[in-house]
Amino acid sequence: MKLRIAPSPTGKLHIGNARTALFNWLYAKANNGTFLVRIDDTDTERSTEAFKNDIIENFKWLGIDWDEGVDVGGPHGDYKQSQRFDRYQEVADQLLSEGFAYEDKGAIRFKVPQDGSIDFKDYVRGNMSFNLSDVEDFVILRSDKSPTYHLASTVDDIDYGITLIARGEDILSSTPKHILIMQALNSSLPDFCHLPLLFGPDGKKLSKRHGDTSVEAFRDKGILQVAMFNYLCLLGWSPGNDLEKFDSELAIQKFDLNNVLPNSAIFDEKKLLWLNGFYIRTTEQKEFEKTAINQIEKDINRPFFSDELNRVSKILPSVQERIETLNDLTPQIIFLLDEPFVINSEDWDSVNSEEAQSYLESIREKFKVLTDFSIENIESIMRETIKELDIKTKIGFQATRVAITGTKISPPLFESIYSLGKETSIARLAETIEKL
RNA sequence: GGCCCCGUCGUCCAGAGGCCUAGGACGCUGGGUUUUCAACCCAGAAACGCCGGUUCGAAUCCGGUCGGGGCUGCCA
Repeated sequence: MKLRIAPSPTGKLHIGNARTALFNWLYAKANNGTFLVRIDDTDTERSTEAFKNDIIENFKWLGIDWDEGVDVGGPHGDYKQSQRFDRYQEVADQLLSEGFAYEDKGAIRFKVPQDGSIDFKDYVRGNMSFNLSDVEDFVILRSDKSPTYHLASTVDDIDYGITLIARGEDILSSTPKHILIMQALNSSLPDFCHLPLLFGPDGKKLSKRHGDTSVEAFRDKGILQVAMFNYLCLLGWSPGNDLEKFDSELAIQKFDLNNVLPNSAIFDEKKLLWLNGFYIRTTEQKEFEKTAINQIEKDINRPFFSDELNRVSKILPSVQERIETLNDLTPQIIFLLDEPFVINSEDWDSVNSEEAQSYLESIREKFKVLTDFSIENIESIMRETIKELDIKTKIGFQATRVAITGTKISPPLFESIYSLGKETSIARLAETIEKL
């Protein structure tokens, strides 16, 4: 069994193409088949090397690898259609001389017989039948001698020995044309599978108007590879038993193209985000620390100072539990960095009061003489002081939170103070006390 | 317009004639926990598009209808 994905490098890797690639890959893996990646760059105007690289890079990021094709090589050259125009020309000439095609204003058109039908079995749609009278003669070679998609794609699928073509449903109605070419070339027919399209929240085909739908855009949003992989699998397929959190190993074990749903799915970012949060939370702590540090350094555009690394490492485990994407990271720990400390004035106004002020002053004095600045000691001091002053916990704690972290939303309070350290904590309390 | 595909909670998925007074998940609502935000726990609202037919029995089969989508290029 041999499958392929053949992206056109006319844009970054689109989430829909990523899923089509993923399903092909899964099915190949599930059946010990061969997976091939070729580049359909017959549209030389819009195709670029940069897009090609983006697509390859993001396939790899998703965990998709291939046995043959662009970037890894194989017995058929470099797997780019732009390098095979001679071959397409040759086939077009052959079809012409054998009477399957004719010239039309400098182009070559395939002559579609008007009788009979093209029948094939589709893995997800069952028996398909198209009347040939509904299929028009179509161009296979343009007047500039470049091949059309129908010709190039079909010739490649034959030459590369593809046995199962699984592609988007948008090409379903072109499949009779491809079968016609294969028959004219006396080639055996591969199996076909037309996967449903992905829609945006408005029920229309997923495209730019739904925002940036490239895989890269989601990476930039702080989406994890495992989350994206898992979520994409869920669109149109499930491993059964209401199981929905799984890795590639399980997916490979259970995947079957025949079980893919025929109806199109709407891409719902909310569920992706939920899965992403789940995978962040379940990441092994050490690994998360590595990822997190990378991400933060990228966000602040400089490496950590060692003191900062120290402080951030302390708070990371509790930050890990409360973020949804990697991009939520830096805002949560920014107060620990050697960056200008800014207090959200709106937040401060909402927690500021005389009671709060005396509370801040009181704990500051106690912090000053505290020798073991541990989480436990910080907590007991803060709770004692609440009782001493007889104020509501929330009043004292929230004021402290804003004073220490700059906002009303932060990691757990005692850990934040502990991570920040004695000196800086005392300084920040002083700073806010003066703001009365 | 023509050809084709599709149609279960808002969304994703389970369901392949009786196990369905339709199940799980996200989201949503209410509650619990709580120093914030999350996480976590509990509860709840929420769907077989419609009409016929087949059958003792239909979400599941058939027909129609309505709705959505794709293709209809010398784009892919």
